[in-house]
Amino acid sequence: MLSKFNHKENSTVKVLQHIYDMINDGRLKPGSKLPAERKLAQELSVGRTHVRNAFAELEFYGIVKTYPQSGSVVAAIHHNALQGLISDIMSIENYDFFSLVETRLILEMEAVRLACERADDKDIESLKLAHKEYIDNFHTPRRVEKDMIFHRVIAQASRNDVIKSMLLIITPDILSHYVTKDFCSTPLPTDKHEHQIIIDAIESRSSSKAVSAMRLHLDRLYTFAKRQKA
Amino acid sequence: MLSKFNHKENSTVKVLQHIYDMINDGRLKPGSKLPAERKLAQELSVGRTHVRNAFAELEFYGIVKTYPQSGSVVAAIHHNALQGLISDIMSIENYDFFSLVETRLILEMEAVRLACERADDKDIESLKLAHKEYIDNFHTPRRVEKDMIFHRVIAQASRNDVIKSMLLIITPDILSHYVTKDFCSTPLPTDKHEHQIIIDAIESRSSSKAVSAMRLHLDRLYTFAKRQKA
DNA sequence: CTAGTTTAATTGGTCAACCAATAATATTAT
DNA sequence: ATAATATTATTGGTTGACCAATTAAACTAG
Repeated sequence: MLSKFNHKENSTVKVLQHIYDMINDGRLKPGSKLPAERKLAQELSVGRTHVRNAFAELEFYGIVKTYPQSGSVVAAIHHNALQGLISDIMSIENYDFFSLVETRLILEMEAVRLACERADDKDIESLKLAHKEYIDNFHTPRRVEKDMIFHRVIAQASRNDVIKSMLLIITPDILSHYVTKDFCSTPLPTDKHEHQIIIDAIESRSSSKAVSAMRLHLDRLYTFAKRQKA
Repeated sequence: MLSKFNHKENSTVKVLQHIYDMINDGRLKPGSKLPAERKLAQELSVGRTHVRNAFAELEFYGIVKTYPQSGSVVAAIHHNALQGLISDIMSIENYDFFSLVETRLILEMEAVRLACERADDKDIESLKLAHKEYIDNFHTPRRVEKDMIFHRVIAQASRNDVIKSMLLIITPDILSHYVTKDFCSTPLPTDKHEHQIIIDAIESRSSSKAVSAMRLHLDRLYTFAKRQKA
């Protein structure tokens, strides 16, 4: 799951729903202070822990800001937009595999494109080292981890920490999905070659070649996900 | 912050650091159970809450999995990869504005491209409605929220919930950045026209036109961020 | 000695009491 | 009456105790 908040805990979503309602019927104005944690907990007959979790989740998405010993305030945006945001948050759960893979493909392609522009000698050296370790472990269980590291180095070279973090979040989800589906159980020799092409493209700063190489590299996973969906 | 976890709480990062060390010196093997929350808390002279927060963060990134009344286990990937992941997590903080904007540009362009393929009549109707409300509030403070909603509808039409959630996470960060920088204080008439072009492109399913329109639409923000960086 | 059962210890999840900092109120001095 | 100060109440942050489920250990029957 991409969301940190596994909504099996119905108490937390109960709090979110209540805040949503308060915004809806005007009891909670945008930009104003929302009720104290204790008060809200008592009103909803729920532990304060759950209220705090809900607040933390809302703060993560920039909807509320909590001030120590003072209180929490909701963002000063119009209530329609607020409702939409909270509604989206509550619906975040169990992303479908295809969307995860599709997004990964997009981010990896952009990461490698940026890496072509921004990678320095040290990055390329790390990349070659990661690839070497990937080769060395090609017939061992460590292969998947080494592949993961290879892609992480590319993300690092993109000099965009946001993309890097997003890939960091997505990748484990994808992994957990396709260990159950028995994907990539047998290593393909083409992968080794594809990695090398990507390295060469980055080193020669030819972004179009690098991007197409990355697309090709992830194409098997992409079509696999597409088939799963249908 | 993109990260839910504001690392001003040094106790939590202390726990993360300790887990990192345990993996480093081999006390904690990949795939094995990690110490009980209480035990770890006592060892580090830290509240169990902080240990739980650290575990939750690690679970968010798929590094550990917590089982109720049983314990938590770390992912079964090689310790080198594990260290890299944890190290990345600890470094997540305060993304630079340019990376945020750059990533938004990428995601918005992909979202609108996918929307061209996948939007149904209902999506296009919502899009037109959102644009109408944007126009109606063009000279009011609500303009920024209506703009936000407009883009959210596009993300919705892309039928990719992962992209949608990522934009959901990024956008508030960007907003908070450029309210302090006094960006977009005065509305530009071109924005209205640009929105219309995007709608037309989606309706006529011409993805290339939609993507370039989106790029143009966000170009002012992009160059602004680029200047801030330099 | 082994298999099944019962008991005790350990675990993550939850809750309620406590802490220090803040905000609101009451009090006092001018 | 007003401003400055002292007091009280409220707040989020933190801690330790309790709960039910799980696991490990001890025990007993065969």
